[in-house]
Amino acid sequence: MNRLDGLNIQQQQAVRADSGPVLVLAGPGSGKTRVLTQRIAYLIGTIGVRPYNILAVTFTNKAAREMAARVAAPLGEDLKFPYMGTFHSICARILRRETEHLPFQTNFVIFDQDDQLSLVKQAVRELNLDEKRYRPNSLHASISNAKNELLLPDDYPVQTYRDEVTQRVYRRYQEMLLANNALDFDDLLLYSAILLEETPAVRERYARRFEHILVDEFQDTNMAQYRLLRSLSSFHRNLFVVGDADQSIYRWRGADYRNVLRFREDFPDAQVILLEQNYRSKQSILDLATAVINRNPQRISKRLFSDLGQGKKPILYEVYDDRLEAAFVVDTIRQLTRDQRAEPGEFAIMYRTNSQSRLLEEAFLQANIPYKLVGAQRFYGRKEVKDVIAYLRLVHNPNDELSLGRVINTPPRGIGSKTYLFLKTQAQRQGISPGQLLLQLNRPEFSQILEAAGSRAKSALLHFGALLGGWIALKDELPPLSLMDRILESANLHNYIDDQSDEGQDRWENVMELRRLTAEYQDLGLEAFLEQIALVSDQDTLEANANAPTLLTLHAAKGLEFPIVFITGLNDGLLPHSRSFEDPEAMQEERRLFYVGITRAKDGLFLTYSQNRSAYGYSELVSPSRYLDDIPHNLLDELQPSHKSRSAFPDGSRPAERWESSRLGAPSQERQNPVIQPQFSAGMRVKHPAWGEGMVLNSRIQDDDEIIDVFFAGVGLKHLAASLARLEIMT
DNA sequence: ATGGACAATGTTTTT
DNA sequence: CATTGTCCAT
Repeated sequence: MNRLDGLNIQQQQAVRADSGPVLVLAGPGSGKTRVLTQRIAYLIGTIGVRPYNILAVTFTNKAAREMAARVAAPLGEDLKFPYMGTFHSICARILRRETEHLPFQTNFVIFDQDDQLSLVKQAVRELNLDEKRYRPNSLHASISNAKNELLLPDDYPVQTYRDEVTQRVYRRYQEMLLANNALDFDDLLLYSAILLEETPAVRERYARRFEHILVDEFQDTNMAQYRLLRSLSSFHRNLFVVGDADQSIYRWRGADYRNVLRFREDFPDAQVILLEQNYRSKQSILDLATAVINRNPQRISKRLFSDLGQGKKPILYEVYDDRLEAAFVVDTIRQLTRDQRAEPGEFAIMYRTNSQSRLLEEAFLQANIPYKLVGAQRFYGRKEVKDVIAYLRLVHNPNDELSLGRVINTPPRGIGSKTYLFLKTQAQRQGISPGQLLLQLNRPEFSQILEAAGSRAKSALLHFGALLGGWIALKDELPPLSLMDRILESANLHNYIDDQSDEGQDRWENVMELRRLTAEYQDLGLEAFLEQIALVSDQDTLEANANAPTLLTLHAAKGLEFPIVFITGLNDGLLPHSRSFEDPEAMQEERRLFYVGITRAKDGLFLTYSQNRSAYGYSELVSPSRYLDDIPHNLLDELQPSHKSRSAFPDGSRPAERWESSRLGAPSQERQNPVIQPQFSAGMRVKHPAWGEGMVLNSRIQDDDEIIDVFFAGVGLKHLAASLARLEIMT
């Protein structure tokens, strides 16, 4: 069977493009993931490129895993793509191998947002600056922007006094990171880009290796990422990028859709391929999307068309306040699912800010409907989870002062701030990190130091040092899971975290969830495990198999699709967000964000806004989003209950009933995208031509294909695409 | 050293 | 309101 079946002319052109630079401009729903996957399969299967020589940058790590699985399955081999992943994880990999050229060691840790902020705070304090005047948050943003522009502290442009202060903080911040043997997110890109630009031998090694480079979501690359790509592709020049300027939503973290223009300048011979046909949404949804995005100036107007049928008009609904908004969402979902017109998992609810999820969650909880919340931060940001991770991080890299500070007295073991300060001061005097000193305290040369501490402090420090030393001795022998268990046990964390209160039990549940996640990465080793945790994206946490509505921000929705989408909080100040009001560029991005949200919907779209909205606990009158004024009336079905009512449906107008009796989303003609029925289910025994017999553990439908997890004896767990893997069901 | 009480202060979006 | 920081009594 020809693998190019089912692709349109432009898609095929992209998949089989000759070597050289290629720019694919892909509108929403135009099948770009498929193109990328098929392109890689084509390079390997037809051109004979080895996976080793391919670099593929995806938007999430999960996307990378799935892409690899799909490419590997039809070839029936166990293909490994060492360089497939997000920019950040690819950079981390490069940096760990090249530390001989770099100012840190190979076991560096990656500092998360909180760590970064507390480091900036520390720097601000050390420099005796006024925290009110120089907010750590804003300084960190400036530093981050500089890094994304590849500006080191010495290059930081100083025009005002504030710039000068920022430069000083930046310099100190960098020193502190290195002292901790730690990098922040931006450093991963920064050091990689600079290393490649300034070390020709290294650049050449990678540039020669990567015969083909493929990049997804190219419109969201920043300068560091762009320059990195330029270096990496400098030998073979086979740079295949896919993007859509209308979906650029990360300007605030340095992304610049003008990289698309830059690309055409730097690679004038680039082939440009346009993917316009939409295979996702009903025309009525695309019409709305077009009406919204066309108001942005200076853009190349693309036409969005689909032959999935006209579909029903998106519904616009006004509510009295945000509580009723949540009630409306939950109620509508309940009705549509009860009438069997949709499955719970077919719904997504999107919003501009994370805080908006709360009322929605409460409404779902109250209605007893399970839901999924997208957001890695929500889980990994919890104190108890961070604490346990900090222990692991410290064991992996004892120089990590922040982790040490976090765990040294958690649970309380008699090392309060005074004693910890003492340890830090002494360490500084010795020119070593506090962690190193702690580990060596029992050596004779440090006996005076020990005596200088009080006797209680002395024994507490010695005890914890011994504990830490014990774990470190085990770290290479035990898998991360066993190490974690050991730590939980010997640090007595169970009793500390679960104090028998309800919250305590919740907290321990979270730790057990972390433990479960650790089990999944059992064979990775501690370093890789910690790296994965540090670089998980929000979308990575999305469980594909739970059949429940998904709650997520508009940003997190990028690249996803759902049969029925709610976009809530369509109020001025929220979407567009008030923080963007004064900046025209930012305002255009707000509009693109709305556009991204709309184009996630396949069959149904609900837009909601409220007359009042609560912030800080107070409710205030708000206006509908200005974007609603731009939409011609005939594109929306407007429903408005009478004002000030206390029920979401006072007049008995139940919006769900507008959807008539036919099953939602069952189109009259299903030609392009037949809905796939799962053929496999957990527990089934199957046979693979290369790997033999296996057991199906899980099955889910994604992007018109069934993805199944199969365990093969002797081979291990495999993720396979049902349409591609030649599996035989055994009876 | 520890824990509790109170104030202050802050909300965009994320790797 | 909800988290975080600071001060004070034990």
